[in-house]
Parts: sequence; structure tokens; C-alpha cells
Amino acid sequence: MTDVYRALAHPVRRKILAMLRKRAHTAGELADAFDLAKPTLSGHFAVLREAGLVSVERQGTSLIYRINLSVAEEALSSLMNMLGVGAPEAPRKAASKPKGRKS
Amino acid sequence: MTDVYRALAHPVRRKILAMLRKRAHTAGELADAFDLAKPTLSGHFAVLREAGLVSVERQGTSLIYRINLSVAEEALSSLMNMLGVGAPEAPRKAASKPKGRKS
DNA sequence: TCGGTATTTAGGGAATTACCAAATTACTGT
DNA sequence: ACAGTAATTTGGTAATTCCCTAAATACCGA
Repeated sequence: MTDVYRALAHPVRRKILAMLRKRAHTAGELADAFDLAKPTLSGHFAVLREAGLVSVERQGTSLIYRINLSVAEEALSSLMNMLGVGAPEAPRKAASKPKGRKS
Repeated sequence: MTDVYRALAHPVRRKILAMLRKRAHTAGELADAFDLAKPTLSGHFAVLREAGLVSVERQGTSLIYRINLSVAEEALSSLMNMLGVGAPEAPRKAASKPKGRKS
């Protein structure tokens, strides 16, 4: 679980996950979305892979990255459990945003 | 938000938050729960403070730490939003089976 | 004000992270 | 086999993280 939080701790990696949530992307497509060298992005991909947050499949010369939602949701569950807020198992209704009553 | 994820990325800090969810603790009580030197724990407290995840109040010679649930829940919301979990606009994409986990 | 308790700050070392350019691997079409 | 495209690995440096011991700060009671 530490690997997952660590992976989420970098803004570039969070943006990669957000892009992958919409659809799968090749490594090159993802790399083009950032103003960083490709080896740098390749390193970020490796962190996401090691956390289990993405999976990869070769297609010709390209590598297709996909988000692994079940792992990401586990992190979410763990966080919710730590905070003692409602579980995601049965989100029947749209969860309204918490209104903050303590402060 | 990066500060919050960064703070969550260390197991000691996550355990501190879990302890604080049950009740407020002094710095010394928290430090006693770990096999680490007190200055090390003090550093972890500082990371949590800078992320806004905890607040602190002096009471005599002790410092009382409390979890700041609203900030933690904001991180939760952000994560849920990033994953599209519990959100009204879930993508209806048929998830193709990712067969290979090459690693 | 002095001594004791609680906690942080200062300073330093080992390990990790983030970034880049250059080299390498994997695949495809000819 | 050769050249071209896609992506990773290698090797290097600067910045950051994590942990420690020692010193400083804040508070309290006598």
C-alpha cells in the first residue's frame, strides 16, 4: 500500500492516472503531454507499474498503458477506512460532499 | 494536494493519522508508539502539519495533536474524482481484459 | 531562578528520487 | 540484414527524505 501512496505523491503521476482513466494511451502519447524527457516519463511509468496502478501491453512498437482501477480503489478503501468514512462498496446514491461540521 | 499525498506516503505517518482518528494524542504519546527517536517523530508531525492534516495545541508542557478530518476528506474526494468512483459521470468504456502483466 | 519534563530545531550521513543525455532493446517494413 | 520508430535502461548529478545525536526552546513547580 505504501507503494500506491508513494506513486500518487507526484503530480505528474497523478495526471498520468487521470489521463488513463479516460482511455488507454501509449507511452509516447503520455510522454507528449508533459514537458519532460522521455526517460523521465519512463521512470514515472515504472513507479506506477510497481505500485500495480497500471498495466502495460505491447502492440507493435508501442506500449499501451491502462489504469488498473481495482488497485486504485483499494487505496481509496484503505484511506476511507483510515478516516472512518463510508465505504465505496455500495455507492447507491451519489455521495454528497462532506459539509464539514467540526473544524 | 501534493503535500497531502506526500504525507500519506509514509507508513508511520499513516499510523499516526489512524491513532489520531480515534482520539487526540500528545506528541509524546504518539512518539512512544514507535521505535524511533523523538526528533524523527517530530519531523513526521511537521510533514503532517504542513499538509494541513493535523492541528496542534499546547497544553502545559505537552503538545496535543488532532486530526484535521476535513483536509483528509478533501484528499479522499480528489482521489475519488481522479478515479471516477462514486462520481455521477462514470465512463461507460468496456474494459478490455488486460491479459499481460509483463513486468 | 533553578531543575525537570516535553518537544522542537540544528546539523550531518546514508538512501532514495527526479531529472537529463546517451546507449540499448524491441519491433516493423523493405 | 538494414534502417526507422517506440520505449526502456544506463550512468551521472542535484535535490530530497529519513533517521540519528546533541543542543535549544517552552513550560511548570518549588
